[in-house]
Amino acid sequence: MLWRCNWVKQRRKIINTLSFSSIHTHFSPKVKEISEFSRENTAGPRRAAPRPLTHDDVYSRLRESPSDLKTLNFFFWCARQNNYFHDDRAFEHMVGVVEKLARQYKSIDGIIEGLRLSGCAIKPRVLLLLLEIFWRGHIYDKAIEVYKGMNSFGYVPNTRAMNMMMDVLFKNNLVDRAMEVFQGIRVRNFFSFDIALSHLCRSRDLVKVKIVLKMMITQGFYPNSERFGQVLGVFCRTGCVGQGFQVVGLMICSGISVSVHVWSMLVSGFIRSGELQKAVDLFNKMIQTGCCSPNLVTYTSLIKGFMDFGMVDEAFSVLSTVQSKGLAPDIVLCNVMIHTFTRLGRFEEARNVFTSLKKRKLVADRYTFASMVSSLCLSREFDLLPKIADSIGTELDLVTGNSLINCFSKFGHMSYALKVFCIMSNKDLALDCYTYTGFLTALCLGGASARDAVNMYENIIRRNIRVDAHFHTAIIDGLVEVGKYSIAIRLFNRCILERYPLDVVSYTVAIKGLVRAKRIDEACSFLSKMKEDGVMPNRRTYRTIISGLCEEKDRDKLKKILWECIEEGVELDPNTKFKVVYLLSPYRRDLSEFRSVFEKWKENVFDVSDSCDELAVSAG
DNA sequence: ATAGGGTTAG
Repeated sequence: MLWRCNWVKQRRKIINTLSFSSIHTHFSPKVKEISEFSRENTAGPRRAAPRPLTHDDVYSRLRESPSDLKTLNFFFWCARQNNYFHDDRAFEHMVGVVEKLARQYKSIDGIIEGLRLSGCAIKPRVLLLLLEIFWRGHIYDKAIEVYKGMNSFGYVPNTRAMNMMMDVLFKNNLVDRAMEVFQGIRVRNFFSFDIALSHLCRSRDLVKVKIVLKMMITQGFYPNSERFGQVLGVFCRTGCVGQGFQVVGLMICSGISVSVHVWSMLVSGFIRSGELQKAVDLFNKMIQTGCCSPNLVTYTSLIKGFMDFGMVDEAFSVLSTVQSKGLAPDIVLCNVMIHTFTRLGRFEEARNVFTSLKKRKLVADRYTFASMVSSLCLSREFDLLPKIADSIGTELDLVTGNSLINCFSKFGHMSYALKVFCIMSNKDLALDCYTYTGFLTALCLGGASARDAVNMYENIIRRNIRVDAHFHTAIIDGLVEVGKYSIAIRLFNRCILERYPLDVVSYTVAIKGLVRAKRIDEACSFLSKMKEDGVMPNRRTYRTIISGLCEEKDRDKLKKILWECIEEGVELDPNTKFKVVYLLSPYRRDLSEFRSVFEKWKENVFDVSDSCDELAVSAG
C-alpha cells in the first residue's frame, strides 16, 4: 500500500531532522574539560578509557554539586559528551537550579556572565540547553529572554530552538508572534507542525489549522492519530463536518483506522451543524458496516440530537436502546437526561436522575449543577438550591456563576446576583455574554436607574466584548419590565441602526414594550418590519400583539393580523384564542368571517400543546 | 490510561 511507503519515508525524515537539529551533536571532549569534570570517571591515568556516563551518576552529581553555577556547568559538560543525552530527571532537577540562578543574577545576561567568569565557553549549545530548561520548567518569560539572547550572541536559532519558542509564544497567547516564528523556520520538522497544530486546534483557529495542515502534508509529514483527532474535533465542533470528512480521508491515507470516536465526532458534528438526518444515516451505516459498534458517547450525541430537533420519542427510544444493551449511563448521559427532562418541564424526573447519581457512583459536576440550577429555577423550587450547591465543589467557574446570577435574578434576589457578578469579576474569569446578560437583568430589575443600566450597557459594548441577541434583548426587556418603555424602544431602534444581532425574541420584547406603552400602531408596524428584516414571528410574537389588540379592542387590526398568523401556520395558545373569540364573537360579521377558524380551534382545544410553548420560543 | 458526547442568558 502506498501510504505505508509514505509513512516509512516520513518516519525516516523525522528521525533525520531530529538528529540534525539535536542539541546533542557529536563532540570530542577537550582534555582540559575532562580534567575539570571527569576525574572521578577515569579509572586510572591515561591508559584506561573513561567509564561512560550513566544517568544515575549524572543525577547524583547534579544533586551533590555545591553551587548552582557549578551544577549548570556540569550539566552542560555532560551534554557535550559523546552519545550522552540528558534524561527527564536531570532536566527537571535543573529547572530548580536555573530558577534560583535567575533570581540571584536577576537577568539571563547575568547568568551568562557568571558562567563565563566560571570558565564556561558560551556556545550556541549552552543557550539552547538553557532555553530547554526554562521551557520544560514553564518559566516562559525567561525562555523568551534566552531566545532573544541567542540573537545578540550572533547565533541563528535552529529548528529545535524555534519550535520551543513557538510553543512558548502560543502558550502566552501571542498567536501572531508564534506564527511569525513558525513561518521563519527554514527547515520545519514534524514537531514544528505538530506544536502549531495543537495550539491552533486549542484556540479553534480553523483558517490557520487548514494552512498548517496543508503545509505539513505537502512537506511529507502526517499528524499522529491524537493530533488528527484534535483537528477533526475542531472541524466538527465548529460546524464544518464537510471538511471534517476530508480530514478523515487524510487519516485513512496515513494509515489511521476510523475508530468509534471518529464516528462519534462525525455524528455529533452533523447534529451540531443542524443535519440530523445525515447524523442518523451515518449512525445506521456504522451499525451496518459493523466495523465498530456505537458506544455511550455515540448514543449520547444521538439522544441530544433528537431532543434538539424536538423528536422526543426518538430520543427516548435511543435511551432504551442504551438500557437494553446494559450500558450504565455515565455522568454526561445523566446530565443530558437532566437537561432533557427539564426542557420538557418534567422537573420531578430531572430531580430523580440527580438524586440517583450517588447510587450510580457518579459525581455531579459543573454541567450537572448548571442544569439543575436551571431546572429548579423553572420549577420555582428555590428551597432546593442550597442542597444542590452543597453537593458540588465550591469552585466558581464561568458557567456556574452565570447560572447562579440568572437564578438569583429570577427569584428577585438582585443583590445576590450582583454579588456573584462582583466575585466573578474579581476572579479574573473571561466573562461572556451570558454573564453580562444576567448582570444587566439584575441591574434593571434590582432598582438601578435606567440611566445607570444604559450606561453599563454602553460600556460593555464599547469594550468590544462579543455579544449576541440575548444580550441586547436583556436590557430592552429589563427596561420594559420596569416600565421604561420609551428608553427601551430607543435602544431597540439603535440596535437596528447599528445592525446588532437581533432575533425573533428581540422583536417580540420590543413589541411587548410598545403594547404596554399603548403604542399599538407602532407595535403593528414593528411586526411588518420584522418580516421585512427576514425575522419570522412565532406564536409568542403573535400572542403578544394579539393580546394587545384584544385589550385595545382594535378589531380591524386584530382581524388583519389574525389572518396573517393563520396563513403563516402559527398556532396560538388557548388563552389568546379565548381572548380573540371573546372579542369577535358578539359581532356577526366577524364571527362568520372566522367561523371555520374558531371551529378548528374548538377541535384542538384538548391538545396539550401549550407546555411546548416555552420550547417554541427558545427554539425561535 | 484516554479520546469522543453534556452545562448557563432574553
